[in-house]
Amino acid sequence: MDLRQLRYFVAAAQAGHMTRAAAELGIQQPPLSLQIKSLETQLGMPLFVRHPKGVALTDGGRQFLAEARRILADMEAMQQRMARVARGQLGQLAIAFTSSAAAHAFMPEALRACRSRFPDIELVLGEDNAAAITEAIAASKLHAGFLRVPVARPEGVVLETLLNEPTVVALPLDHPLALRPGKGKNKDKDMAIALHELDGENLILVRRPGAPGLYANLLALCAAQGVRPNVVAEVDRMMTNLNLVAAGGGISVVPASMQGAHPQAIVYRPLAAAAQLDAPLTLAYRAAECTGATATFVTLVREIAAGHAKAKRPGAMRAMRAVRASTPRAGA
Amino acid sequence: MDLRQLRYFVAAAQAGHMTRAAAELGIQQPPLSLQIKSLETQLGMPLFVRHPKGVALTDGGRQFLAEARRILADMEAMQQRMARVARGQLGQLAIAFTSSAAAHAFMPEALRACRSRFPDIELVLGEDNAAAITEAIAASKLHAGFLRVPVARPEGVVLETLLNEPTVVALPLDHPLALRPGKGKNKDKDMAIALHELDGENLILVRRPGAPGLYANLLALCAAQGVRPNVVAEVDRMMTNLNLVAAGGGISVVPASMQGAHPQAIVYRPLAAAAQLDAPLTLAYRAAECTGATATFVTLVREIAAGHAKAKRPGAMRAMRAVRASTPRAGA
DNA sequence: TAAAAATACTCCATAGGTATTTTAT
DNA sequence: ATAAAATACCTATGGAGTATTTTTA
Repeated sequence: MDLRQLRYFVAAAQAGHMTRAAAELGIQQPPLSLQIKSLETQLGMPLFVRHPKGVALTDGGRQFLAEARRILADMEAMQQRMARVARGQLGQLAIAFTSSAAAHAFMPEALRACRSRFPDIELVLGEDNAAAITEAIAASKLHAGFLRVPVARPEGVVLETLLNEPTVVALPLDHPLALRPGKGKNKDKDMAIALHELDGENLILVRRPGAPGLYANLLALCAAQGVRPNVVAEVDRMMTNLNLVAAGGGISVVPASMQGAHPQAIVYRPLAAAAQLDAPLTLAYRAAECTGATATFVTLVREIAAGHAKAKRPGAMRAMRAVRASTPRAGA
Repeated sequence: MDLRQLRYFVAAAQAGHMTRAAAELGIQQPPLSLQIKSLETQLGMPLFVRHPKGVALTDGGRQFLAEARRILADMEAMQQRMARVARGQLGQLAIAFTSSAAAHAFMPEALRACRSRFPDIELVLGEDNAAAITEAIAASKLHAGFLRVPVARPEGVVLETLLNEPTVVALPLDHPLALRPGKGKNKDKDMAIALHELDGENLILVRRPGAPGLYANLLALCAAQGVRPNVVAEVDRMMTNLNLVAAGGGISVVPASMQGAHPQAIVYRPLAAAAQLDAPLTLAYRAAECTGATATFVTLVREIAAGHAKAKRPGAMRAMRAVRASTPRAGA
């Protein structure tokens, strides 16, 4: 019993007339009659009573008509759904992010946009460290991930920088570097902290075993310039880091987007070397994934990132001046 | 896209291996690969990623696997249901009865038995007169009906007598025939009423325009013997009839199974001519209907009728003696 | 008797088989 | 280097077409 037979049967039942139904189906009457007969044999019962001017359903035929219609409709609906899957409008996406990537307003915005524009793409979210995320993507256990700076790029995984964000130094309110005032028109520049000023400072790092992330760059830069900060703590979440700074446990270097945290307890200052310590927001996905929901998602995220860059760069300059003044590259 | 392709796809997805799946399907690998490729073309997306030691589902393939499995399972379940329809274990039955047929305990018993032994046969019940029922059966608007004595038998309708029941005379408590006592060992016989005793009596008939039913026989018998009862009322329901008798509006002749009605107001007496006025309980159905739920029902009803006849004839003799004494044929 | 369906047959599209090549690790 | 899938080509089943017969109201 195949779908063609169901279609033929439904046509015959609706027409009540083999010849007419055959015409509607675009075939001749004999093959239609043969298919119907084949169905009747398979089902072990007559589906039609043959009248001299057409055919009429038997009781069993009526039951079968309902079943056949249901299955054909289901098949049709299934094909519609699969077409949406192929177009990347329907499906499931497993997406993970590092805690530092999640801190940026971009990610929730992107996810919200995805949910509203593609309500039939089900987002399954998780948080993990950068190495775990890129490996999971390579192993097809994740579709995409948001990171800052990845340790390594596994084979077949694309890392795409969505936007760059300057880093700032987070200082407890009473820290000497925080108390140093800016003067006159060079105020901004004066307030910026030079890398060598971190020498000997108690530094708190956000670093998980497998995911040095942003901080590898900072430590590398310090090492290159002979600056030796005193690493007093390694925590696993950005907020823990800032909580420690707020409690006076040390200073830290964080992406500019973290500046909203502990406004009464933390002072944020631009870092003179910030140009080399920009915190990128990175999207990771499988290179092979050029179709389906993942492609939809990547495209959408790129669009939103482009919008962000355009909207933020000129408009946000005033608000960001204090931070960005020392990083003219970012404003160019 | 046909069911074979779905089956092939599911096999390939489950095996994760084209060659193995082909073997399981009893075909060779190339045709399987071709069918899968055809599916992928139709769906506009890859279903598998080809690895050197097998194939793995893509995201879209996983979605399609769920859909394909659902449809195949649905198809399977549908065929199971249709097999039950063919075997007459599943379906709908439209059954009607005349009010006089419904009065006999047999009908509810038969319907109860049907419901309990074939719970998936849905019974749609209705009440109508005999002519309407037989015509509806001929027109395939009903599957079966319970009647007493039909007026006419439309072409293609089978009438099968399930059981014969004697008729009794229903008399108001204070009617002279009711007051006549039986004497000694001939008590039963004395209490029986001879047909000629109905001469001039006020007789109430249950008769609808299209369905003379039982009463055609009674009137014919009276006419043949020159007995002329005085027909004072024609009502359309057996209970109306007995209500009138109870109210002293006249006498009537009813099937023995009506004897439970108005025990304080009606006296039932055997009719000497009862042998010729037996009230049959008749099952009507379409002659062509030799399969499906109707056949199941007819067979079941026949079985129950046979059980009734066996159980009632010897066992019920004592209780029925007063009524049946004058109809030795019925006891033989 | 006049429709509509069933039967008889012929043909061809396509599913399936066989042999071989390509691919990916 | 090897196993698996893809490709090429051939075969044959069975679905569809044509012509005709049978059926039934």
